[in-house]
Amino acid sequence: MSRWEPDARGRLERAALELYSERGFEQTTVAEIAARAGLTERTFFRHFADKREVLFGGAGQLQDLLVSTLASAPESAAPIDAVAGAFEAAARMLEERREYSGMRQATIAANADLQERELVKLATLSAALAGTLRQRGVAEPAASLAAEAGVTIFKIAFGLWVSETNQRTFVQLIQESLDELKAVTAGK
Amino acid sequence: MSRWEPDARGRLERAALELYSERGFEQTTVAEIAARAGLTERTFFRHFADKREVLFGGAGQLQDLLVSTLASAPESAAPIDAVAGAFEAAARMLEERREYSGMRQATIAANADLQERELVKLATLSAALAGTLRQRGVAEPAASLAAEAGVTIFKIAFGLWVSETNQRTFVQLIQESLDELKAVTAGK
DNA sequence: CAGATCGATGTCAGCTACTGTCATCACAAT
DNA sequence: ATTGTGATGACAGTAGCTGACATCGATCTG
Repeated sequence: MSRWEPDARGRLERAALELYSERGFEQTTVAEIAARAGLTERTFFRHFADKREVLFGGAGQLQDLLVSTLASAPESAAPIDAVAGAFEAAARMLEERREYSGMRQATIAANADLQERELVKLATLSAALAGTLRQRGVAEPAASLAAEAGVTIFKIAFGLWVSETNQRTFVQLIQESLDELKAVTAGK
Repeated sequence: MSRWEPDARGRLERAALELYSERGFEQTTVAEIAARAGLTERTFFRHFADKREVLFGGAGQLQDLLVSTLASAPESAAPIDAVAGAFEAAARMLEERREYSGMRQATIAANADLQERELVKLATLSAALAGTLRQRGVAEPAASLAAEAGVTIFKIAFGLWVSETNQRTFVQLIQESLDELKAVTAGK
């Protein structure tokens, strides 16, 4: 048998979400998370840059999915529609983990430091999408604006999705938010 | 004569910007900032919630200006145009402090933690603008979308303004970014 | 005017997030 | 058998941040 139990990183992620959810982010020490995972505080910081990052490991995967979906959108699609289409694909993935998403979102909503980190992740995502659009020939600042608009749509649709009592699907909410944005910005 | 030199808060703000600019944010300790201001570390934390906040004291004033300008926009203006008009007013204010703005922006750009805090300030601002729009009768999610779009325009225009060699004014850059956004989102 | 009160600051002790450094030891490569 | 290698533990240290209490001009109150 091996020297250590496997999946140290996953154990830390689960222990952290449990403790943050049970007693709050600030009331949880890193030493407690590590203890619940059967590890030491030092090992926690080898897997995660800081106490918040343990909740955002999935952000990278989400970003990869969005970028690759956007990169393979049809050439003919307008930038904003291609971006929205990528978010629809992401929504389909999240739709299967609605409970986990809600729990994680409640934890983040309860603490300002975690919201801060989430904003960073969304900004990073926006930059990645803008870069992908540029590779598709979209000029600046149109690329950044379309990416930011997509993230905005996603944020709003996500908030509705986790709070709503399951009437509309995540994908529907994204499509509706996109239509709203187009209506709002349809100026002379 | 009074017991202490006046404007402790201002002295701390100036000392912090100097030190962050000279040797970097992480390489500066709060004790050093306080010493340069002729105060103690404990007093620093009585004036500012944390080490980053000392750079964001002006964010509140900017937000007040934006909100009051937006609140007094003509009833007839479309939400997105009213928001953009408020940012133009803010731009006129910042136009007078271009050097300070550039120095502060360079400091923030050099450190991820400071960028994180700036994102929070912009998100707070967006929420305040959305609330103001709602009071003007704009429904959700149009209010949030218009506010987010305004912040996006501002971010892009600000980036161009501080990096450009003074060809276009800040106000012009905002107007041009607004036109770009309208073009990007002009869907079917 | 004497005394009480207040407000901004100082002092000090303490917690915890985070880091650097070195030791440990199962496992793999050779 | 020897020699890495890689994940972890152990331990000391820095610095951000907080709570509790003391200090002492300025100001109010009677």
